[in-house]
Amino acid sequence: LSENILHIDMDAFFASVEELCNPSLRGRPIAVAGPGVRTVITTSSYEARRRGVRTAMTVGAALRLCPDLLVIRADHRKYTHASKKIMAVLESFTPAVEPFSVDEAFVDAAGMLSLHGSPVDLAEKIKDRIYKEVGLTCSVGIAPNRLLAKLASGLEKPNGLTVLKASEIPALLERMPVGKICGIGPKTVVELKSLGIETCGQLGRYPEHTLTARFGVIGRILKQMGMGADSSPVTPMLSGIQDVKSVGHSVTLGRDITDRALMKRILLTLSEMVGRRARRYSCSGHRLSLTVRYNDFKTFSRQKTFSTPVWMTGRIYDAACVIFSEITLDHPIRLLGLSLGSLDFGSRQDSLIDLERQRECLRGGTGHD
DNA sequence: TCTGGGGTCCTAGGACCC
DNA sequence: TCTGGGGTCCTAGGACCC
Repeated sequence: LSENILHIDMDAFFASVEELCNPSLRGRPIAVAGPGVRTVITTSSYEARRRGVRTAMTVGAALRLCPDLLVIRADHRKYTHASKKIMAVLESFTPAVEPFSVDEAFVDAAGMLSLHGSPVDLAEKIKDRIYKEVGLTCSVGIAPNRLLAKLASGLEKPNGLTVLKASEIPALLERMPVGKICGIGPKTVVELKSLGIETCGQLGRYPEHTLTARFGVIGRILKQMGMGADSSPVTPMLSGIQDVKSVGHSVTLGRDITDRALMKRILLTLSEMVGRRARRYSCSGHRLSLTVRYNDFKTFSRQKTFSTPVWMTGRIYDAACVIFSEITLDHPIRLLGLSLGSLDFGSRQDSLIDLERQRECLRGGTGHD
């Protein structure tokens, strides 16, 4: 049981990328937010965090707390670009890299210790290279497994390096609130509290049958989490995109709407965004689901499965309209979303996808952005 | 302070088939 | 009378992650 798993977590990623692109933002309270009027903070700089700005806060609320906050419109192309450079740095050390999100990855250091020294040496090299080559800082957690490595990377932020030695882990877990574990969210925290469980130590000692009676299959996993046990391997993704399970887009409207014709126009736009991405991935989908959020925040979805997969905007839109026609709305709505699932990759439809691309080019679209 | 948008995985009930 | 059992697909909803 050695401390060989690294979790790399970029510091205030979106905000840091923005500072990198525009150094005059450095040291100022900044936050990145989505487009539109009813939007929330996605990431804020540490300067803004000191002033109380938090992820998921409305822009209005953040500005009240921090009137000189600079709110920047998210530009995901920049973040994807930086992410690719970071992952490339990690992969230059070892193929045992598992990207976990746009700004996080696991690295298995076992088997490369002779090349790079101890896991701490490796972590320092990684931090150094990412800073030199990308210009960003990250926090690294080192532990015997992924669960604990992820916990560790969050303990000293920003620009941290935290090692959890096997011998120190029981004492750490004894006091650790269960909600700090990746996979235990707010609802589960409340449920666990009703059983008298607040720390990982308590969770790890709890009788398994009581947990499974309450949580089903998850109960067993919860106990494992409490004990800090995790045997899942670091699994490098061989070809990223093939792993995608669904492709979706949704919009929160600037105001609540009741006009069904307007909703259909929005569905057309969403169909185009979903279709464009499906074509870029060279995939088609057998299932389309339409999500509606009422102004009272009640949210529901309706889906349909097709024997013939769709990928062209027109077909996606047709399917969306069929689903939509079967929905009765009884409140104004604030959000519409479409998601294409049951994806097929590559496949015999390639020639048709190319045909669709050509049509898009003729219409003036790029067809491959 | 009225609450984003991209996803993944799990559950549970019903239809359908053998 | 009093009604199998297993497998798979589909749908809807919910918890969770960044």
